Amino acid sequence: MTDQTTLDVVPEPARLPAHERVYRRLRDQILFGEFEPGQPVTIQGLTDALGVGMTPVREALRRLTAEGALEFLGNRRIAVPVLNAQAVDELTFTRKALEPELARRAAQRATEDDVSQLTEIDARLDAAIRRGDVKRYLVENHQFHVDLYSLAQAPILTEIVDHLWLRFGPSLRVVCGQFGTRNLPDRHKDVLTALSANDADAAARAMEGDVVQGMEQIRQGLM
Amino acid sequence: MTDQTTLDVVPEPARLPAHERVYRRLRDQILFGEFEPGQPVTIQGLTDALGVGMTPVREALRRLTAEGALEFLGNRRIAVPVLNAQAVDELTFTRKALEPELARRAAQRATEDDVSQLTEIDARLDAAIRRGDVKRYLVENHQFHVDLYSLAQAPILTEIVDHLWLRFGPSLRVVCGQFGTRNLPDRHKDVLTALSANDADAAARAMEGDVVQGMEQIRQGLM
DNA sequence: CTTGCAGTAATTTGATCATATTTTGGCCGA
DNA sequence: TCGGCCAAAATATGATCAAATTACTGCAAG
Repeated sequence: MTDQTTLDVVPEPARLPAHERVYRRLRDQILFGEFEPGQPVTIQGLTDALGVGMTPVREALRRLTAEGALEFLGNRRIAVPVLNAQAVDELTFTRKALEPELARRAAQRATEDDVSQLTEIDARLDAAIRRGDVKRYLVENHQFHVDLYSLAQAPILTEIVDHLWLRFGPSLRVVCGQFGTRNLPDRHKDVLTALSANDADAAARAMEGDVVQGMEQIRQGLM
Repeated sequence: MTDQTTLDVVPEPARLPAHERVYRRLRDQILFGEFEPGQPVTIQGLTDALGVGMTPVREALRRLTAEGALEFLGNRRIAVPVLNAQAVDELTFTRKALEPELARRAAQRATEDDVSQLTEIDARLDAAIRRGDVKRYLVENHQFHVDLYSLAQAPILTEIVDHLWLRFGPSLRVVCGQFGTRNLPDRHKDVLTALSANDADAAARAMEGDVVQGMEQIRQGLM
């Protein structure tokens, strides 16, 4: 009896390789703000903490640094990068350039089922905001975008955008820690409307709004 | 007395770690078409060929796959991805979205020295085209863009674009192998003119032209 | 007598490799 | 064609070496 807790669409190997497990674990921790930006991490510390050899840890770290989620600080320390104004500017530009396009392509393919699935996620997201549950908000928000972009069937664009999220994710958490979830406007409703109408241009516009609003939040948080 | 052959701004460790050496070597080989797209590579094959342990090789491969330069083929093989029309489309979109912006920012900062340096590279590039030296053409072409983008002082954008180059680099080689270097129009002159005039908009336009032309070449090559 | 500092020792961390273990693909015979 | 065996490759660990950071100790100066 394998531990089939969730219904895996892809018949994932029951036992993922250690480096993959380590990668996913660290990625989620970075993405949802369980690592403070700047807080140093050591390879050996992780091998101890995760109870796994150093080779898988090294592989996961090498991958995460390649994706921009971590950064070598020269002096033998690895950490989540601390964003400065310049970095936020670059990330804003790139997100504005790519994510609306993903929304556009998703809108052309979205079925009713897809939209209702996304609507459910968005409802959970709203609930998390009302509850003040930051972690849950971050998780659902991320899931919303990931699921939406998967509709676009654009693997390269999606991968690039995934990596962008790894760069600003930690800061999103910091911002929420400062300001709470109260005044987090939810711009997803416009996106959903555009999707169900298969209106690609409207979807792109709505997504740009969401991106701008999110990055503005981060920009304000870092001063 | 340290071996200060070149004036290293960054005091690079005289002896690079093996995983870094392996990474750079493989990256260059991928970038300049010494690996056929689709041709499988094994970890053990590389450890034998490069005379180095498997841990550094694994790290380099993990990094390269994260950057999109390599791809796991499921059945225990790693290879340079073969681009299909869809992939070329996505790469074209992303390059058009990002590289003109880098050219724009470079134009705002380019000094006369910078321009003359780039002009030299472009001259060598032209020479390589006339000589029919494909490898050298690819190297100089890449160097031209890398040096140009480094002027933009936009580390994140630059890194993302670097990774894009890893994705289409191998196909560029294939195209040149098919059509030779004869009819490779050089759109870099417009870029250089715009740079020396510090005309950001013109630089962006010229770069878009270069991108479109290059990707069009690739698109034609894959059918 | 206290305090700062330099030089050294000890511990920590990173890098690499050799080896053991597990998984997978291919091949052969029924 | 199918099932099982074999070989090769990938995975993972722990040991070893090197480098660097940290901690410590003793000396000298205020």
